[in-house]
Amino acid sequence: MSSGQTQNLAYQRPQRNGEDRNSVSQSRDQILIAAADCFKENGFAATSIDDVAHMLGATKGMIYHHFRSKMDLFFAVYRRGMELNFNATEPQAQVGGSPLERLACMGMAHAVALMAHQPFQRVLAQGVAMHQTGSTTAAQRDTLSDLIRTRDTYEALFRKTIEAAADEMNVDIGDPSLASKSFLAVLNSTVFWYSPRRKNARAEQMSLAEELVNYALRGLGMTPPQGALEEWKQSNE
Amino acid sequence: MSSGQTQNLAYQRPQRNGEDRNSVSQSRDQILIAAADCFKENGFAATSIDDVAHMLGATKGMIYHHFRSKMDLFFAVYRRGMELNFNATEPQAQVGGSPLERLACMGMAHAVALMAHQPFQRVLAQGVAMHQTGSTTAAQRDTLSDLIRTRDTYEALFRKTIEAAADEMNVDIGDPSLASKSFLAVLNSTVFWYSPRRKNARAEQMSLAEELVNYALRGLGMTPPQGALEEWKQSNE
DNA sequence: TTGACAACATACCGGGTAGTATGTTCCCGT
DNA sequence: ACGGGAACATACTACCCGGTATGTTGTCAA
Repeated sequence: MSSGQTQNLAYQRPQRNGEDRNSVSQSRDQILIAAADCFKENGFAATSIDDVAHMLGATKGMIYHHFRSKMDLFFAVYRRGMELNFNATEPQAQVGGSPLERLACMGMAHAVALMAHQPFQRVLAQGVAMHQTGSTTAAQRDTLSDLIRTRDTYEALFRKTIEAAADEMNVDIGDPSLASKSFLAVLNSTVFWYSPRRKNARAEQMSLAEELVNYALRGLGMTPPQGALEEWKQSNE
Repeated sequence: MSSGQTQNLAYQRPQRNGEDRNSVSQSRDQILIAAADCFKENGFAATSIDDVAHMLGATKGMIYHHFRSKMDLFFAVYRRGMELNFNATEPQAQVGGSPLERLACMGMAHAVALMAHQPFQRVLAQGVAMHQTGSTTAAQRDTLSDLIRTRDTYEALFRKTIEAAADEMNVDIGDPSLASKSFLAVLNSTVFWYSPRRKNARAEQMSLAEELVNYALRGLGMTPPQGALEEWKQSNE
């Protein structure tokens, strides 16, 4: 489904068949996925709209029907990526248990989500890189700043929990901002080298995530709560 | 010196003055620095040769006189980046002391070099990203694979020392490859957010590096050797 | 039934850019 | 002193790609 092959030679009417609820958002989703794949493969600048369209077996017109510009498409992919992260991690921040246990579960959720939605995560990385540079117009820089801000809130979610855990366990973590950056750096590192195996991808991701969370927690000077980690792995299949 | 301003309107003869030993490699160096700056700012694909030339107050012809293609230029920048890393870190791997102390000093050297040569380091990151993707011709993929291989040797330098330290201190680090990846991930994280202050950049970098090395060592389950770290800071000004 | 609109496809234009071909100046060996 | 080559600059081309304008088909509401 992700290899560009079915190029339409003749015009094909929109499929309005059966249980098709909202084909619009469905098409949009397809585009987002294909775009994330392309951006991940070649980067934003080196990816053409035609590349994305070709991967869908569609044409440039279709994409410009759903997105105003290439930048808009990129932003939408970025938002979806953040959405996936929030959906995975935020619930873990509000369950019971000690701050340390919550932190461990958040880390697990984040790490697994990262590996499961790799293309989107690489787009996130490109987004921050773009933000540090002089890129494009003022309006685009504004929206980009907004997007980065949601990323900061996401990081703050971790920082707060880290501070709470450090407070409760009476460990000195130094600068909380630096600590949380290091913490996330460990979990995010998979983006640069992990590629999923065909078999048992989920199990592999979970065991990898566990090792990373262990490392990251030890780096903070905390002892990983093995019980909570095992429990999380059980309850997430 | 790095802001594009002095555009040559008339042809300027090559400066063959005084103590000019080898202006060739000097020009090459200037190009490499400018290219690293541009690639860091906008990424490889979004950077034009004219951009690099303009930053030097030179023209496209000059760059194509020294480099066969844009890719060649990128590779050269990559090599220079690896060279800087090796020059900084390798000496630390061969001094006396325990493996743990060596590891700490290597980490410090690596982290400081990273912040001191940020543009080159970002190019390195782009290089690995390029390698995971289908980019360009077969020949270019070959040279790129070579470059990545030198990067693997660099990582192996750390992995070996980590294993030695773990062996000596009798700590279990799990998968050594994963451990060294996490270790370097912490130190490398500065690439994504650090930007040097005007004042006391060196001192700031050293204290940042120290905190990161502490985190990374604790992550491995090791206790940072404060003495060796202080000594390193002293002997590196 | 009809016409307005959504959801695409097709055709085209213009700007930017990698690479090349060629001109110009200086230096250095003979 | 001179000719060849190094070290650039200038001029040009061919191509790719973002964006737009326009055509085509189905659908649904009135």
